[in-house]
Amino acid sequence: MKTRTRFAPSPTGYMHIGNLRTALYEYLIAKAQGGDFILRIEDTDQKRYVEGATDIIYATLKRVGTNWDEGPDIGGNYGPYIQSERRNIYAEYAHKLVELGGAHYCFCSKEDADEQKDEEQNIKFQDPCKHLSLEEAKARVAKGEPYVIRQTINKSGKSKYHDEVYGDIEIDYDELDEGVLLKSDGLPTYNFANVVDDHLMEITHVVRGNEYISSTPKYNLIYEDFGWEHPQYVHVPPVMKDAQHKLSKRNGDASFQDLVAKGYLPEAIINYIALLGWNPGTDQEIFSLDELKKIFSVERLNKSPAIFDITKLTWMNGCYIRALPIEEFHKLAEPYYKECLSRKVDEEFLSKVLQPRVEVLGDIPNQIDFIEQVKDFSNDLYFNKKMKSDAEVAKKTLAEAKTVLAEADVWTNEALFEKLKALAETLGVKNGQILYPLRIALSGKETTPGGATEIAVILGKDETINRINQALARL
RNA sequence: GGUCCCAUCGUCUAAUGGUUAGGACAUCACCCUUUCACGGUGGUAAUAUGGGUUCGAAUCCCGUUGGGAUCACCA
Repeated sequence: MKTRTRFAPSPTGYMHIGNLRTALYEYLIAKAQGGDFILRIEDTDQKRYVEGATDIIYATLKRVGTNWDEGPDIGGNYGPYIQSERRNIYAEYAHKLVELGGAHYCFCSKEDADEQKDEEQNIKFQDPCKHLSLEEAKARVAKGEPYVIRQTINKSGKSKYHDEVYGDIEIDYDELDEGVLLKSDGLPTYNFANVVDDHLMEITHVVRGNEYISSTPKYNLIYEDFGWEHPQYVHVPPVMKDAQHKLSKRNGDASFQDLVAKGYLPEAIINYIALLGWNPGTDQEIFSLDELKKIFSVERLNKSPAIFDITKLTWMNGCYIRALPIEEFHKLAEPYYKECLSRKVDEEFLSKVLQPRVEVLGDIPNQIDFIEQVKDFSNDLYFNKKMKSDAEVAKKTLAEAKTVLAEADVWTNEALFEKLKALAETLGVKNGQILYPLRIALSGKETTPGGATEIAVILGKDETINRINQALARL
């Protein structure tokens, strides 16, 4: 049987990291076995529907490369792939389930049910409609009385099923409540739509958050009542913000699009989240999607929650940025140059010095702001113990450097470096005693992308001399 | 509260009865050096806890503690 997995998000807005990781695992499980990855939109709750949310889902999945084989936009043999368009299918199966004895019509209001319940004291709703005869119930339905279809659970004892991650799960049937399957608006709840769709779409592996572990027996009952086989279950632990809280968009935690906007590369994000809850069993940490497709296995999925660590993602993103061909890095960096540079500089040279020093693209403006203008800085900045540099030294060497630079006719990094090195020799000082102060004078910053001569090249001769003069005046 | 699940360095994790408990990020030190980074070398740092079982336990069993999930006409 061909492996078929599905990503079934509800279009409620952002694509958060936990969701994306689930999609990734589903994709990888399918592709590791040459199977199909299906996209299905679960929009049975009209109240939560957010305009444009499906577009974000499409865009995100495309961006990371987890392309789907069947879905609302491309169709397939098991459509439609949007639940609101499958309304009639659910209704048909719901009524069938009633006939089969796995569900019953219920005429109670939500308030009636809520009143009876008490979670603290563990009192469940006992549905009086459960005992109505099918004829009577049908008659009331025919009369036009509002109703829902509720699951009927008559079993007792322990329900058992196997989960690929958590192993064997046992839950008492008494713990299960008879939830609504078909709402009064005629649309199904997740509890029902999922089972019907997964069966009809021939899904072989259901991957979802571990919050579904305890309700899975209810779904298995539905499968049983229909005489269907249930899929394999792969419940995955949540991605956490900290030890206590899940990553959630409500708290404004980073979503995929937020991270991309900050300058994280989709490839790096995917690589990082693949490793949040899964490991290859080797020391390798950098993986392309294609590599993951080859080696992913559910056996190596972890049971405990994983905290999302932006610091490690940042490191990994730096790895990806450094590995980029220079032209590609340049293309990614250019928009930031356009945004914050008005001075004309050799942008390709800038990219060259910048690339090994950028971890997140969004840091670029901060790293290059000195090119526009030097912010006020204290002369203490000239102090560096190792370089044997301080304001006094700077005063002398800067003046000397200025003379040499003013005479320079070839304005390249190599040429300038040779000249200043020669100057250091003539003066009998360390290279650093010239270069360190020069770098400070030109940038006003303790850290810069590149050394003194590289910055001089970026700034150009006139501006370099200009800045040395300004610095000298302040010493 | 009932039920279910989880528990190794600060973080992600490896070790499926026998390891000086390994790797990565972060952190610290040193080296390299033209700053910062990159790179290199090394260090600090963990089996929540109490009992069993066993020649031997991070690993198996039980209790405790801590955390999470669930108990919707949300998914």
